[in-house]
Amino acid sequence: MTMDTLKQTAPENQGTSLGEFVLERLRGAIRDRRYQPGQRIREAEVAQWLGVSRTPVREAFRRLQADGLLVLIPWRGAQVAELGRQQVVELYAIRRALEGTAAGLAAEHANAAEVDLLFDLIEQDQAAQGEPGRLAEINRRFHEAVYGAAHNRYLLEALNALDDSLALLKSTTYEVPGRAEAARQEHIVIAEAIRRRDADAAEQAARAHISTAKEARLKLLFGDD
Amino acid sequence: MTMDTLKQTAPENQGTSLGEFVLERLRGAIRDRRYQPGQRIREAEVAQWLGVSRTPVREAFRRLQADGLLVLIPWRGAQVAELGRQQVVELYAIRRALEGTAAGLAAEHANAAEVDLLFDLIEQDQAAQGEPGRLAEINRRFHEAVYGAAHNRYLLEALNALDDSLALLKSTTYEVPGRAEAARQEHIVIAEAIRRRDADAAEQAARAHISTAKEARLKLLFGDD
DNA sequence: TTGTTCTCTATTGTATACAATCCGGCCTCA
DNA sequence: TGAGGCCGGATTGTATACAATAGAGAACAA
Repeated sequence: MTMDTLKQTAPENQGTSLGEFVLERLRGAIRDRRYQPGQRIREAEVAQWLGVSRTPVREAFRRLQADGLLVLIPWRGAQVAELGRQQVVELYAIRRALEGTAAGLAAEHANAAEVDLLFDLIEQDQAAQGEPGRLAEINRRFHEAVYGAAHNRYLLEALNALDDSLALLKSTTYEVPGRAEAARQEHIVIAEAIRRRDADAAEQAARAHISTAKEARLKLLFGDD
Repeated sequence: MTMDTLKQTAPENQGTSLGEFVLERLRGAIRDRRYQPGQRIREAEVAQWLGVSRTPVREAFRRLQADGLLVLIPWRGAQVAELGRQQVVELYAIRRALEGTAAGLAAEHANAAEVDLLFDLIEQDQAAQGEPGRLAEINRRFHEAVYGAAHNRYLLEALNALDDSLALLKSTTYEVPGRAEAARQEHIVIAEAIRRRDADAAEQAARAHISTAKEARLKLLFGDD
């Protein structure tokens, strides 16, 4: 594929490179579990799938490695990262810290539209009762709304990368009975703290939310009690 | 350069690739300010300098971009990232969160040797009075000791990447009169909280330490009052 | 002069050829 | 039989040739 063909096929990719194109396709494939954790990915196979040469594929591999989604072993290639219990615990420790910081900064910096969006999403969440897929999607958007309201570019990137890593885990915690309702209540506490500009309360609420999410995840994945 | 020559020239690079080699050399060059923020870096120039082809250089560029040390613009190449006031503030917000978490985790997980190392470094620091270079080095090792004692691989990587980014900033805060003594006192508070396994106190102390370091930095760089 | 367009060169993006390495399977030999 | 060593194909690492682009400066018009 030449860059011309890329642009003809997907005009929205103007100004970008094949490397970026491959990166996004691979990220999506990993997120959708079309490539599963532990699975080996060969350069030539991806190159053929996307109709490009190995060069942009290798670029994408390096970026995915930096994000922690791929494990690259010299001369042995790439495989999708697998997360064991210890690694899940470690990732949640970081997420607790960053998500708390994001909520605290959002309380300081969010504008009116951003606060409104949070409450909109809580209402949408209430309307999506009993639809795990939609609930997970709305949940994701709620968290992204908090990240955005923090107005910290590096924090946004870090949290998005973390979410990608945690997407390696099978299933959503919304399959746990009662988790959806509990999560909604926790979201409300966070959003209200942000609305009244109480940074400490927002941080504490976000930390508590991540802690309960972590417990639900560990129970679901490893049967913790 | 072939891979054979790499290994003959630098046997310690056994089992690694030219890409890694280039990555480390470039990281060092940026850290030592041989490439300065804002400066453009051409692939061919680095390739010639290190005696390799452009391919491994491009790999290293992608990884450095992921770490935030390089800015890559399509068709225009790479330049060393520049940090403005806003970006310094944002980075310190993240560092406050992660460093606090690291100190808290260290209080929970540090073993005896790791605790001893912290106090060793505090003594070395005391002995290096008035030598800004040595003080900065010992300070770096103190913080790395805390990161290590947290026993969280992802957190360690994230904090190291953050430190690399902040190394883009000229000068150390130890040039500020009295900063060295204040920093040592703050280190002692952190280390003692870790020794007595008080996670909350350790987190608070680390956060406070980063906050004062941030103030010193902003004053030094931008003349904040 | 000043602003605009065009060309040309330097540089990056991509494809491909080749070198190095790993790994499975086969063979040998005790 | 099985432990160890040594091919050979599959795969990754590197170098290089070629395509695409941006940007500087020349040429030109007003």
